[in-house]
Parts: sequence; structure tokens; C-alpha cells
Amino acid sequence: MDKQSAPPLLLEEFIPYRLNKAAEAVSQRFAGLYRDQYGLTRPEWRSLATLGQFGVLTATAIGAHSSMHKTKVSRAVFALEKRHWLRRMRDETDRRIENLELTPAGRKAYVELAKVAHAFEAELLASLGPRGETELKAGLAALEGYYRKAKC
Amino acid sequence: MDKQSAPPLLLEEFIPYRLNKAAEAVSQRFAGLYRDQYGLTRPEWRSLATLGQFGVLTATAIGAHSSMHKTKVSRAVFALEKRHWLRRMRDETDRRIENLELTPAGRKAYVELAKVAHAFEAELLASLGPRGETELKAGLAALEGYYRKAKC
DNA sequence: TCAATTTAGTTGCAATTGTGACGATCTATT
DNA sequence: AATAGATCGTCACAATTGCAACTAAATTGA
Repeated sequence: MDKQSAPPLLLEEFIPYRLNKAAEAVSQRFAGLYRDQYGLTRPEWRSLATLGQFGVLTATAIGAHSSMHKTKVSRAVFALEKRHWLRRMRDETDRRIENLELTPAGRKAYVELAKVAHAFEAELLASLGPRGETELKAGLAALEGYYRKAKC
Repeated sequence: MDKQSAPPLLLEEFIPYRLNKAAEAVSQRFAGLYRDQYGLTRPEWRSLATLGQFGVLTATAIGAHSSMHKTKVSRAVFALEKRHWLRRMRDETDRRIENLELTPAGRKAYVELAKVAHAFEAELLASLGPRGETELKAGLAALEGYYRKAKC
């Protein structure tokens, strides 16, 4: 008789939970950097990073690239525009569209934050060791294959 | 002259971003299961799972185990209590404390959901292949070592 | 012993987020 | 053309969340 059977699920071994916790921990640490030094929220940082990477994008494209809801992007874009880090350009061939672009000030902040991001990532990966780095990247790549194909 | 220099940061290669996106994708798929079939929110599912695993816990302990803010736990506990999946027991030696326990109905739901969770995880891991599974688990373990030590 | 501090849990309030509807514009079909 | 439907971005509203204050109870320490 099992007077104390094993629990049917061990949360700390459950992959979705572990993944979430790890992502949350890493994100919060990184978020501290752009929040404290630049007063950015996460949607703002993501919009800045996406726009910095691609140059000129519509709000919809920012959302598609960075997996954010369109209202989040809309608000983030407004915030970045208010601090003159971003400007809107009317598209002459389709007037529903706003082409968005970083201003020189926005680009400057982006370049600085990109450095911070690289430094953060380097420190994270260093602490994992070369073995851990390889495994993590391979594991993430495997996952990305999974949910990309399973999206539909 | 570099008329088009490489962007300073490629978001789709940036570990915190990839980790977040992967976790979000996996969590949302799993959340669909307990939401559609049981009407649970994420904090409710986590509280149920934690309590199911440990038997009797205080609200604070649930939060500590599952990394949730105490107000989230408080509200989740209330919701679970309302559907009679959980009951509160007064602690006679410390009357600030509420010892929480799943009711038979709550335990039944937990056992069912644990099966769903295992099935989900099994399918996820299967789709990664044995190689991907090993790498992902090793990568997560490395990360957990990182932020556990860096927490302080 | 009793005031000060700490801890457990809840609640009000403010900030953030998601949903749905909307106006404006473009595209497709007739 | 003209109507119907799709798309872009925004806004009002509702739901979710986090923060800070709070009550109640235990602990500390003068």
C-alpha cells in the first residue's frame, strides 16, 4: 500500500513552468537596465529595438516582428514619439500606413542600448559556460522549430 | 564607406528575447488547455498545481514555490475556494496563517490536469526529438543555476 | 509587560493590458 | 463606378496586475 504516493506532477520539472520562470528571471534583470537608465517600458524597448534593426517599419510590422499586440505597439510608438526618438512619415501610396523611423536621438539611444544588451547577453552566456551556452542555444532553436511549425 | 552597416542588435538572436518568445508560445498553448477545459486562469492553475504537489501549504508558501506575487495567490485561492476546489484550515498555533488544502473535487481536477500537463509536455518533447530534449533540459538547468546564484 | 517590529493575508487604487468598435483608407468583385 | 470586404491605427472600456496601506496576530526586546 502506498501510504504516500508520488505527486502526479512536479512543477519544478515541468518544462513550460521552467521555461517561464527562466524567461521571467532573465527578462526582469535585463528590463532593470533599460528601465533604470532610460526609463523605457518593455514594449517601448522592443519597439525601439525592432525599429533600430530594420530602419523603417509600420506599426503593424513592428508588432509582427516583435510579437506584440497592436495596441501595445501603438502606445509604445506614441511614447517614443513623445520623447522625440521616433517620427512618423506619411506613406503617399497608402495613407492608412505610417512609416516609422527613429530620429537621430532615438538611434543614439538604440545604439547605446544595443551595447548594453550585448554586454548583458555576454555576461549571461559567460556564466553558463561554453557547454551551457551551446545547449541553451540548441534547445531554443529546437523549441523555435516546434512552435513555428505548430503555430497554424 | 559602409553605406549600410549591420544593425547593432539582431533581436531574433538575442537570448532574452528568444527565451521570452519561446516561453510565451509554450505557455499560451498550454494555458489554452486548462482555460478551455476547466476555466482556470494561470495563477489559479499554478496555485492548484502547487497545492496538489505539496498537500498542505499557506498562501505565502504557494507564492514562494510558484514565484507568484502574494496578491495573485490571494485572488487565485479565493477563486479556487469559490468553486470548492480548496478549503482553508485555521492554524491553531498561529492564527495569522491559513493552511490550504485541496478538496476531493479539487484533487480530482488536479489529477486530471496533471495528466493533461504530462501529455502536453510529452508531445512537446517528442517534437523536439531526443537530441533537442536533452539540449533544452541542459540549457534550462544551466540558466536555473545562473539566476539562482545571481538572485541576491 | 507592553510598545515596537515583523509577518500573513486582504483590499483599494493606480497602472498596464487586451477586446471590440470605430473612422479612414485601400482592394476586390460585380 | 459602386458596393462589399479587408486592413491600418486609435480609442473607450473592461479585465488583470502590482503597489501600498491596512487589519490581525505573533515576536522581539527594553
